[in-house]
Amino acid sequence: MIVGNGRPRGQFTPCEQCPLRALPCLREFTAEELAFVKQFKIDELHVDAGASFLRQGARADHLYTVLSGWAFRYKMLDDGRRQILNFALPADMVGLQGTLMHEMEHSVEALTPLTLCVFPRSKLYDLYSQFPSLAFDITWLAAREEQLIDEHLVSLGRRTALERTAFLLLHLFERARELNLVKDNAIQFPFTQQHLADALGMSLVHTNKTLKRLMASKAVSWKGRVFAVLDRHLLEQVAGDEVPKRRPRPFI
Amino acid sequence: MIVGNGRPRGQFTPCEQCPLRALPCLREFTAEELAFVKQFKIDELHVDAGASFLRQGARADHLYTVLSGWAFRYKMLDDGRRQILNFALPADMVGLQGTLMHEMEHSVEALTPLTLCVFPRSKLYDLYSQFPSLAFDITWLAAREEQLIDEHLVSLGRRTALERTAFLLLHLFERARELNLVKDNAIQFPFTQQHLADALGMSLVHTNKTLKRLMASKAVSWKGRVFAVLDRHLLEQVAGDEVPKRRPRPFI
DNA sequence: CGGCGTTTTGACAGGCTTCAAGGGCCGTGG
DNA sequence: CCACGGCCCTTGAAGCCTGTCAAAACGCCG
Repeated sequence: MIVGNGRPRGQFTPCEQCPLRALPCLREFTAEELAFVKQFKIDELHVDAGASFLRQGARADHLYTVLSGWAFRYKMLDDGRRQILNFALPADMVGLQGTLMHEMEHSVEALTPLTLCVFPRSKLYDLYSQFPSLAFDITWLAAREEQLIDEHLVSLGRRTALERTAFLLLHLFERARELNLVKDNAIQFPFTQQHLADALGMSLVHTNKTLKRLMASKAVSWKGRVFAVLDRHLLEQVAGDEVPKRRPRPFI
Repeated sequence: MIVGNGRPRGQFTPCEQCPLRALPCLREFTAEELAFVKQFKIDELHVDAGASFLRQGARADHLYTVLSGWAFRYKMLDDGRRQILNFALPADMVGLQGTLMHEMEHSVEALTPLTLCVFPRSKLYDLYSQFPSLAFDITWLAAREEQLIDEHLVSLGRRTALERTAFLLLHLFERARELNLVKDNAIQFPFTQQHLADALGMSLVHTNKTLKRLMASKAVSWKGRVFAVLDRHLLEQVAGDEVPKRRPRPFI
């Protein structure tokens, strides 16, 4: 399932040529920062779609950054109920909790073939010692992650099925747009309605009916994995809250 | 509503005498760390119960730590629906998001008279530069906060009313216990059923009925703000924390 | 063409919200 | 001392939203 172990060093994209760095939504690095991160990254990991590369209860020795592809963080209850906590897109950091705490309290699964930058837990403290600016960035990323979950929590707790569905779709659409994944207001969403249901805290059946309702209103369309926003204003209105604009953010 | 502004420096508890430092659940400081934090703390803030000292949409110039009392983080929707994100107890950090981002995306309200240590946003970078160990701590706190919200998210998304109520009560009880606030398996909870409902994402009426059900099972008691765990094992079982609940799932 | 995962649909039950009203406790003021 | 108002807790009834069950349609791929 998981490829990329045991490969000799240096076989992966060097950070200077990182395809993400050029994105306007990411802050720029100084030459020193770039040099440090380049040697901080020890490998690149390729994960197949559907594989979980971090598991609830396991200890994590590495910290990851998504280079390409989609993933999602989730927790399972003993009886099989699953809650998707949030989605990880390129430039997102994954596994920080597992690096800092003793063990992971959630799992992470790839939605598409996934490429990850791998950083060793053992050198994280070096980063904190030598590059406070990068340490600051990591904290910033953790705080942003928390913000996203906060918003999600409001959805599950206080928004109706229709509102929360519209909100999540809009939210994902926006995040994807920042990464240039959207073309003509359309995008290939790599997840199924079951994934959406598990993220929304709803049953599959009701998720389906809610989506139909949303599509009937001509706010969005979603056929064969291709999602499109047809009426942005209407969608925002249904979501009950415009998704806040985002500023340039750090990326390690 | 808010007292504590304009008071001359040095009128507050110095960090060497911090009543929290002795707690076994907190790590010890080196002399250097203690000295730094002592000068990092510029004031102490007293907030009345019921007052919000951080507000959604406002810019936060300070970072806080709870010295004594209870508070809660929450978000409001335009129509008045409120979702409590989590609770803050002594030794918890508050306002990090507001310090790092440009503005707060949630509010924080005191549940009891509250004492806060005040740290200036402007000197946070000094901390990162001079004390990587403390920077690491802050990141750790942010990651832990995220863990708590993750768990809460699972409750709202996938647990039944009874399960999530039991889970939250147990969770708060445990956090309070670490701080020595529990005596004889009982504690004074400073919130109303309305607060609980807003945290659980349920209506007040249903929260009340669920609590009654929990009390009828003799797992807990809660009269006049005094909460007690009567049957710890039963409570854990209802919360789904230990014993897996068997529900029918397809298996071929 | 057949098999499998995904999407759809309908029927039904029940969990949860809403509405409404009563009761208890406590501080204030007549 | 008692009446009153305010806040909180409690309870019952009605109905909608959402979950569960069941089955069929669809689309993709070997």
